[in-house]
Amino acid sequence: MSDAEQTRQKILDVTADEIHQHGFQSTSLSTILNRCGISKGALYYHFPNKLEMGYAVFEEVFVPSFLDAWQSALSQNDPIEGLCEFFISMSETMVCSEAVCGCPLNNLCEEMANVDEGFRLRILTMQQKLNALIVDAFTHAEYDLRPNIQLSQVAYFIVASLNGATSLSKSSRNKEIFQHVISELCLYIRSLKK
Amino acid sequence: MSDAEQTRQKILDVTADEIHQHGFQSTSLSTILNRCGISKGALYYHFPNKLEMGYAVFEEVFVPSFLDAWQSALSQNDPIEGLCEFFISMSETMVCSEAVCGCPLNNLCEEMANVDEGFRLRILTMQQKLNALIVDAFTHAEYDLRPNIQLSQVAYFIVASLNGATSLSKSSRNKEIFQHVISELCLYIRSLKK
DNA sequence: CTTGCAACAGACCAATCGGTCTGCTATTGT
DNA sequence: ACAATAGCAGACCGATTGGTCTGTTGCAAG
Repeated sequence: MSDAEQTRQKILDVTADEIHQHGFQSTSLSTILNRCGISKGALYYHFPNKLEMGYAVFEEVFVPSFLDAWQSALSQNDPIEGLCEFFISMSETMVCSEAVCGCPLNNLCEEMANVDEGFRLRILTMQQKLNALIVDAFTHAEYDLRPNIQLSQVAYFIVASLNGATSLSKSSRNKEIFQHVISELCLYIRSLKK
Repeated sequence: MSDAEQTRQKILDVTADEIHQHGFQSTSLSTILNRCGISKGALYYHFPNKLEMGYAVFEEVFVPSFLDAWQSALSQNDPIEGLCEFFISMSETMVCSEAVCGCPLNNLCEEMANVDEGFRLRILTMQQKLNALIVDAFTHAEYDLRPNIQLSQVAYFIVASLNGATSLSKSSRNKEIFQHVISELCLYIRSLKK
């Protein structure tokens, strides 16, 4: 990786962390410059403005790690158990900072969906991909689900519950509530089996 | 109501609307002044600073209307059906702006819980009150629920799903996804009955 | 050896932010 | 009639924001 590419990557990493902690709008360019140890000239050499920088972080940092995690959870033999294990391991390995900061993509959705159209469309695409991922995994499960189940609706419900769980746990600053919601969510998911 | 009280109330109403639309931090004092048709002197006569103004909006505008709505839904003969009707009427009467702006309290939780301790504690208290409200209603229902149900956990799960539903629908700018999640949520809630 | 461009450094800028302070005015108590 | 205060108007302030622009440095091709 060339020096310039390293600089760009460092900017992306630091910016991702700042956005995760403080949101996009409250993320200050000067903070990023300090943490990266670079000048404003360097930053604006790699990105035309703050918004495009945010898009780059979204697409090159947040989305890949997010999709990879879900994909690997759903590609287990049993997607339902795969999801439950995924959620439980989330709540167990979750350190305090994650409980406080929440899911980066959900945060951006809350903050930017009705502020900037570019973010909104990227988030929408993301959600649809995730929904398709879940529906697909459930469809190709090797066991039968309960009859009369609307898979897409179920998938949105699962994601909504999970996002709501991180939201709820932000105010209590511990993962207790998060784990409660996860427990109930697993009960619900498993009840989908025939 | 005296003139001064009217001014104060107008500030609270306008600020509540601005916070609902743009969040607390992005709400500009100058916008509030313009919309109210008052001067900065007037604003700082009634409130010591922006933060205290936010607290006042939270406690005097958001919390009462929020608790009233849930309370009335839960005090129906059948709290489970009461909740379902409440959610469904929410999704039906919801205009576009509400789908886009989401629930004010959930928004503040997402935005301010890890930014300001005053907001965090107020939100926490709020969530605990709501949880107690739901648990209490379910406990005193005149029918039996399924055995082995952890009511508090269930209550948090319901609220989490609902919050997640508003979050999801922000990116699609319509209430379709919201209604799907609500449908599934109602299925879940009704499955709690024996 | 030199020319040129990639890759920055950092001074500078207008706009906006929340907040302060002085001054005006109308009403109210005495 | 007069003083005092409640209720506000608006100029002003320092700090911070995202963004621009000129200047510099090092390497690489000719």
